[in-house]
Amino acid sequence: MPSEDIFGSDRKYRMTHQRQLILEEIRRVNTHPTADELYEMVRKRLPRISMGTVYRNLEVLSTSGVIQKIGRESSQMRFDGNTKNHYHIRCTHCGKVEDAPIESAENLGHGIRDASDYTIIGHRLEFIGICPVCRKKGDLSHKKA
Amino acid sequence: MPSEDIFGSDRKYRMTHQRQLILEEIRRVNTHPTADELYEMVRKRLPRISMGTVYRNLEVLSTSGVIQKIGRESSQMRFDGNTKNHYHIRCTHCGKVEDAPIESAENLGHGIRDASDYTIIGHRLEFIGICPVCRKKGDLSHKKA
DNA sequence: CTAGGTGCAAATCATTTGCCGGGGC
DNA sequence: GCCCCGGCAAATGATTTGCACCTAG
Repeated sequence: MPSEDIFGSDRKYRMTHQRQLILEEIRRVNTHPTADELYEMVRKRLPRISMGTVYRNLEVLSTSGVIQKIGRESSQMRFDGNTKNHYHIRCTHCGKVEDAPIESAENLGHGIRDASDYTIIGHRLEFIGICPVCRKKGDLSHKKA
Repeated sequence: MPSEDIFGSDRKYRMTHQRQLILEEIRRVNTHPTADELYEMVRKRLPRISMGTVYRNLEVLSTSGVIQKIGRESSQMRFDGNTKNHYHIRCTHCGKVEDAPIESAENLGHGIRDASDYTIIGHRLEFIGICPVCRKKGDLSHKKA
């Protein structure tokens, strides 16, 4: 596969060799690898690549929308004294988490129970948005939590 | 509030003073605090408490189902070369993440758009279950990723 | 007496960043 | 020349753990 033109008009980034290899590996598998798994995968083809490069490129690729991040919405765990099933809504700007004003839907899992070979225990649904405070402030500063 | 009998028949754990204070604070607010926010909150009432104690008790309380963890399904970020909207399913035992065989539902956000004062950007839905491999193995070893 | 609990400090783990030399345009 | 880049190692930040003592049952 030749070096792809994934950045299109965005001339900010170039498709470098390291970046290309990381992208190839991530596309080759469907295991949703972690950064260090990718590091090991790419290292087989480019032994001197460093973790820093892997992380930096994963950041560039996901920011550019070429790949997607899964999990870890924020760096810190949060805790909730309410153990009833309910959903949350998280502000992309300030990182605040509030309860979502919507009922928990048990039936969300129904469709997948037939389609999947997993034993379904439950589901987590989280809405992503901008809270009124940040919207009002026009707060475009980088997310904190 | 007197020391609660939250552990019921589970005599493994006692309701200690620190544990009680942590629980009171977490229940007092609806901000879904992080561990260090709770540490600061509890420290106002018990200045010599340590972060280690806070983390240990949050673990006990959430394991016992008295409180709930939000966010951070796993310690590591995962990456996906498929940027189409799709959901994932995560195995509680081995931590593996696969694509969920179910369509992404745009309308999930509809109800909340009216009910919430957030500007809704999107949602994340993740199913939790046990993968066939772990089920077959009867693998009850602790989750890895 | 035993097992759980605590404060404290050190360790761990994932991720980020500073430095610095190198190459593309 | 300017800016992106990559390797390397050091720094950071959240969380976990080892240790020594303490206390309830």
